[in-house]
Amino acid sequence: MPLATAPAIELIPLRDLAACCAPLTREAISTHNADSLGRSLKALADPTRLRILSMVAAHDDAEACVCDLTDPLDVAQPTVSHHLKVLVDAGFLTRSKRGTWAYYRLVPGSLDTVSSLLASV
Amino acid sequence: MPLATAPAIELIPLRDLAACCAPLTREAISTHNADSLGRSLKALADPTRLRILSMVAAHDDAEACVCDLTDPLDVAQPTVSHHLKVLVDAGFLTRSKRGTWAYYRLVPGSLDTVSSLLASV
DNA sequence: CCCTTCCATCGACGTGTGTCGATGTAGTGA
DNA sequence: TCACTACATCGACACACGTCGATGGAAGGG
Repeated sequence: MPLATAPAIELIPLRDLAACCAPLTREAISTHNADSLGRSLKALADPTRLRILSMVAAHDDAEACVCDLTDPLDVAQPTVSHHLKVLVDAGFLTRSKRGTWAYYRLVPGSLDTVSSLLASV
Repeated sequence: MPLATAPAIELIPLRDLAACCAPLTREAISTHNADSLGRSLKALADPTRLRILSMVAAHDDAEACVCDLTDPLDVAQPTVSHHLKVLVDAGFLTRSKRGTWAYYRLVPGSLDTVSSLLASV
């Protein structure tokens, strides 16, 4: 560290640095956790996907096949399959194929995990 | 099983209609509520915005100005302003200008509302 | 006055996302 | 074997979104 550069640092208006800043009372969320929670929320941040989750949960045994969802929703069948894949990849649904039908089931606690993480941000 | 003279409607495999369908145990979310919750979640579904919310909450008095946020975040100042506007429009932050600085504050209970709505989907 | 700082807005760009029709695939039943 | 159903995948499209540099406006200090 050359001493010749030291005076320049003292010219920084130190008062300005604290003029608008309040002290930290706790640790903010980490970048990694923000990315992770952001991905989960992005999977939930669509009205059609929220309705899919709710319709699956509303079914007895918390299970539904694609044919249960296509008619009530106002979107085409490929769109329903797309949204289901997003929710499965995000860990909110599981898929099990029995015969011709594909049954989707809620992952227990997955929504509550995101909900509690969100409340603690 | 049906006789050859039976009406065509009886030829529909009725068993199939119930094969993949479970009865509803409760009401699913409405389209309107899904849209509303979807908009709120969309505002939260970004890592930078989550970090902003957390950094504001981590500050003493739950208040922070833009200059507090620009440096720790790895984005440019217009991007920070853009994200702040999204969070204000979504009802998660309030803005109050004092002198040269703009101070942002958490809306109490806003995150908890979304959190509880999410858990009840 | 001029100059600086803080912040919002604008315009533009690349990327991501929701949607659909067309097509492929596996299972079912005749 | 053939036809039909249920579902996934593909390709394409329009649109929304995150980001940044440039610019503008408001407030305060020399």
